[in-house]
Amino acid sequence: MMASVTGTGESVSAASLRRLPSYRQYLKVLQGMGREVVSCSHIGQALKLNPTQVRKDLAVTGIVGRPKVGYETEALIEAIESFLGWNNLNQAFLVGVGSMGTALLGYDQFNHYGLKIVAAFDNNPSLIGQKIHGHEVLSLDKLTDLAARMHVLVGILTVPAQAAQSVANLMIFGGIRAIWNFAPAPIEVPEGMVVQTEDLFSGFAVLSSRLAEVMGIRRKAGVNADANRR
Amino acid sequence: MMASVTGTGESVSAASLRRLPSYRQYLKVLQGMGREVVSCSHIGQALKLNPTQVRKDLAVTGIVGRPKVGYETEALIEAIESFLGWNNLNQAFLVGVGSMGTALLGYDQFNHYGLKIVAAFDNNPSLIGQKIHGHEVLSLDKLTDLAARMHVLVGILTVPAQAAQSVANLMIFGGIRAIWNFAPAPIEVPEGMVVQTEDLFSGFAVLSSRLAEVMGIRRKAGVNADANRR
DNA sequence: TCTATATCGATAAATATATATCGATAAGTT
DNA sequence: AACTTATCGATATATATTTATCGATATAGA
Repeated sequence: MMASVTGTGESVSAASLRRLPSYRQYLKVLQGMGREVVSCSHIGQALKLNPTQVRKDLAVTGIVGRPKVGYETEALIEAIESFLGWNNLNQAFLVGVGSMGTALLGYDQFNHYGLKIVAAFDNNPSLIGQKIHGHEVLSLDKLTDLAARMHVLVGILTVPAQAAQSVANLMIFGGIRAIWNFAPAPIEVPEGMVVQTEDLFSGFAVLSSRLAEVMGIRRKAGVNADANRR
Repeated sequence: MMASVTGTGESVSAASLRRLPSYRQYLKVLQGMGREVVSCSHIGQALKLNPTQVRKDLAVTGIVGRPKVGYETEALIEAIESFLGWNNLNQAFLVGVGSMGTALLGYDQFNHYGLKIVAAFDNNPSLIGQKIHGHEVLSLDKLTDLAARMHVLVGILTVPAQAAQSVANLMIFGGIRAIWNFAPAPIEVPEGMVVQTEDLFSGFAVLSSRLAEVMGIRRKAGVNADANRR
């Protein structure tokens, strides 16, 4: 009786969605090794995840498995890619040709993820006109108009924090529907748009904290408690 | 009666840790605007988070606030940085000078995050000896020995998936205690070490899925149900 | 000085996520 | 052919995370 079936609401948890790419990645490895079928237990063992969790995650793609056997590797990859919409290419604009932007422009595997960066933009005159990893850098002025004319749906935002909202606005104006935001700033968008903000340092915070723990640098929370007294 | 206080176990959730950098980022902005105190309600509004959640997250740093007022901005920033260990610099090695590695080498703000990349490594002869963003690229052979001699604790892994484990092993041998892993592969490390694996595409999967939803491309789970019949 | 209010800190409730259990079933084994 | 086992799919339980509630308290205003 969960929202999954009760009608309007979408229900796949972000946690599940986030694991799908790692399944796909691993399945590709197995496929490369000629493996035709694979079970949740196997995947779980390789990826250190609970088999039940794997099964539940995969279920969202609509894949059906065979008891005692598992899933067909190829069908499973196909199901994941289809579910995520990675089997038809979306055009994307990238704005901000700094270090992160340049790295993404250099990534030649995006087509396997349903993404094709068709243009790069910046407002730095010394960058405009240059070719970065095969993508010509265009002036930011042209963004909105070009996005509208090309019906580009995805924008990749790799600008500094203070420019994030204004560039996002240009994207919104141009009819872009989903923004992959690498700027360390939250951005406001109208209802019905999709924003996925990536914070490089959120993962690093986890690492830092765990490192501080294992190195014994940080006192445990309980020990800190008397700081509450005044 | 949670693990937080009951003794040995550490308890700060990854979810909380992941939010700390965004608080810090926003607090820096406020500080730049001369704001001396800030409340959880204010932070929550800006970052679209529940105030209670913000309060709970901040509590892990040991900060103490004043009713009706909030927290001192500066003390709060300091508390977050101190909690994450970002106020004393860790030396780090980066391995794999591809697009991601190059981007990270070009990132000049790491010192604000307690990180100083002191050397870069690769096994590509055409890269070795070159300077990338001021960091000389060294041969991979030297990694283990140099890590041990310099007492480097943090390794940044920006190599292709198939090289990930072998390079991780070199790091482990060299005495590195924490690996920030950007390779799309899980890596095995001994007990007591820290691994933080970043998957660029896990976030993209969320974006793809949500985009497919709003564009009405994907049928809902319920509609899919009859695929179960055989 | 007294009252009203925003906020903290702690705790309780609600929600979401992860894990365990169980019947059903497909494939191999005796 | 019956038995055993691994696995699926569904459901139930357990755990984790988020959100709401409540008393205490510091500040502002009457």
